[in-house]
Amino acid sequence: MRVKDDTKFRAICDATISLVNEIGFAAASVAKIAKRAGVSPATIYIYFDNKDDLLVSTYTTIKKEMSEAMLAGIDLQAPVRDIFQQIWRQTFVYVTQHRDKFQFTEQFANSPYVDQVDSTEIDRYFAPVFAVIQRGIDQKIIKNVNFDLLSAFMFFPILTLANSRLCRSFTPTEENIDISFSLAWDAIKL
Amino acid sequence: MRVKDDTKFRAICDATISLVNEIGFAAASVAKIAKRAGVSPATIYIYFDNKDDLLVSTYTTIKKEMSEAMLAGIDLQAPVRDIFQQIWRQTFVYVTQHRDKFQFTEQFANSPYVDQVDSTEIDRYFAPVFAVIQRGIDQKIIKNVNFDLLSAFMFFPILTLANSRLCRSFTPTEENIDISFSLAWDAIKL
Amino acid sequence: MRVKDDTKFRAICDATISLVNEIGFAAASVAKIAKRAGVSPATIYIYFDNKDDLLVSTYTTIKKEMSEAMLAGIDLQAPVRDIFQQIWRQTFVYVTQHRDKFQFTEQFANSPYVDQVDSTEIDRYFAPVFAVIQRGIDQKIIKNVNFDLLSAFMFFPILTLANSRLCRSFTPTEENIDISFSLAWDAIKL
Amino acid sequence: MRVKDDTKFRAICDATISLVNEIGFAAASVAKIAKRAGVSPATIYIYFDNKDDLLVSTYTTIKKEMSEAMLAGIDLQAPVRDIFQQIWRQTFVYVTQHRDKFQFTEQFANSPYVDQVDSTEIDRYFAPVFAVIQRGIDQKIIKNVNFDLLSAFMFFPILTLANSRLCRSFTPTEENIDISFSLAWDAIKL
DNA sequence: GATGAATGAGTGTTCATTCAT
DNA sequence: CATGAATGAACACTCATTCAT
Repeated sequence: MRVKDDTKFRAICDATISLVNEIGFAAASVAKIAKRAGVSPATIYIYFDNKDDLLVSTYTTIKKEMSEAMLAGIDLQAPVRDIFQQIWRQTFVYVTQHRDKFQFTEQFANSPYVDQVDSTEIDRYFAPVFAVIQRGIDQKIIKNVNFDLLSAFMFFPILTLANSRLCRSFTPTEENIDISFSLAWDAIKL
Repeated sequence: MRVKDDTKFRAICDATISLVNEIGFAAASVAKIAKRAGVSPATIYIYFDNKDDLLVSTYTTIKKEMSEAMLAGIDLQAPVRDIFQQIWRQTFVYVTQHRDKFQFTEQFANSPYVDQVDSTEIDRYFAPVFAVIQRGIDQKIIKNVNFDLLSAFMFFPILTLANSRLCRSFTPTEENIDISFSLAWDAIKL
Repeated sequence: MRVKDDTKFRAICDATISLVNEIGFAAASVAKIAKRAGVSPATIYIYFDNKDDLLVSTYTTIKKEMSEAMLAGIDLQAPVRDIFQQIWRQTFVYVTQHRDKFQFTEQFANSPYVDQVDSTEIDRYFAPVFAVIQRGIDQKIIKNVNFDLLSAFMFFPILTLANSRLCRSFTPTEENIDISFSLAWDAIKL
Repeated sequence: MRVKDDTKFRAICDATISLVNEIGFAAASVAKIAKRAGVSPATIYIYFDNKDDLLVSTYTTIKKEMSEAMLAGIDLQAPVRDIFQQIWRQTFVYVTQHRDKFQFTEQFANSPYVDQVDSTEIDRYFAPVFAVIQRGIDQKIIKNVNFDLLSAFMFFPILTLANSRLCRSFTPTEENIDISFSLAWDAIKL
């Protein structure tokens, strides 16, 4: 299938995101998504192979947009700490401004659907970050431990803090963002 | 007349957990759960009001068991750091030994179903932990910041690291667990 | 099956009547009837063979009670017109005082369940009335036409008038009952 | 795209009518109706909101057709008695030629489903008849009594006589129809 | 390209009935 | 006698998907 009308494509994705957030994968039927997007159920099958493809495509589309927002304007030559702080801030901004998309990815990533995603593609989006981590380790600025372990303190706390389902008392003000970054940095720095 | 059977209750919960992990909430139908549990679909409705109740009850049952395992044998008079280290270890042990139950809670917590949970009940299970955090802050051992922020570094990294969907290269050996705890402690300690 | 506890038998019948009137045959399940009667579903099967038997027995029980009320204290030697007037009045009184039972029979008589009723037994209850009609014909007081035709004017209008679903503006006062009887009599008298 | 098919609508209604007559509302499931109509169960939900809507729509459709047949070609300027006699005859003809539809309405009218019908719409169909009754009263041809009371003798006996469940010995020949009308007229005339 | 009608398979749930106690 | 647990079959209804237009 090839995209003909980008407006319709977005409308369908947006309808998917909001509906899945509201009622979950189970109840978000193609018919309901079509109705919310203002198209016929049959039209969805012009843009997507099937329901799974619709969900997976929506997820990867968001992930790509998300990675671009996180890494926008990053100067990879800057000091490691500055790079992370900028990523940290930009991630918070993106997540805050696109709560619905973010919430969708969280639900998706914890469901069996995620197994259908081509993880190498997602990894490619975030490759520059991995390079910076490696530089930090080489320069003995960051602890020399497993990558997953560093990510668990460097990035996942953002997802936790931004997840309104999990954290109800934390508000992402400028100040709170910087405080939370300092905790992350304390965790991983040597 | 026959008597309600606790082994049947467990069989239904266990079937729910494994099936939801394999195919997700959407595809885990009552009929399939019943078949796996070795009972009639109608029997499920003797033990639970409806499908939602089945899922929510399964979740809260696990959460209770989980909190008991985390806090088992904790000496609340011990130094704050020791308490956290013990909780950290016990959580890892529980999560590692009950991957399926843990995975279920992760998927559940990121779905709209979680809104149906009585969160005050869950909070009660974990109340002792909150008390220890407060003591740490009062004794100027732990940073005086928002509770959600501390949790995001103190506990959620465990969930991330133990989540095989997210972290494929991290293995929870004795050593790795202690290393990861040291990152967490660096993050929150003053 | 044999009746052991008449109180329970009545309770089940009464529950059946009220529930069927409220929600119809389709929705009136054995479980709901049992709950309303304050017994276990299994108990119903001690008093009745199955659901159909429950409904049919309830119907014939009412019909018998109804015929007794209609014909109570009738002097079969009295003039034909007087007999009919008394029957007419007594029928109205019964129907008015037992609206629920009456409504049940109306719904039942218009459903396929009625085919399961032994109609000769019902006819036997009303045999004395048929004898009076015959006497009226022989005495050239009543028109010599088909029995069903006479019944259609002599008795069914009562059912119609007493049926609150059909007649909303007619109220069965003493006066209205006598007026309506005069119409019936005008219809059938020679 | 395909277009909604009126023959399908009729096929579903007809299947509903015959099946409900045979086995009642309770047993006439959507699946059975669909099978008899030669469509998929899902198709029924394209033409009707739900099962209740299917039954109610079928009822009102019949009632409309019935009222049109009863009042066809009536000269409202003719003498009151002639008008009623023509209505009486036409009703008998309709009921005799559409026993199944008629039987359905009788069962329906005595069930709780009837409460879902918009009775004002039904009344509108029969409004001309009410006007004639009023004229008869004003001209002192018909007894000045409650409308429901007149109907109970003027129209309901037809339903009774035509109801094969109730009247097994009455056959609606030309002669019998006129005889029965004379009884009705005797009942209501001044 | 886009649609709504159409569908067989499936959904969550309740059914009438039986069984062990 | 009386019960509530237990069940396979059926319920009303919705699903993802296809098809004719």
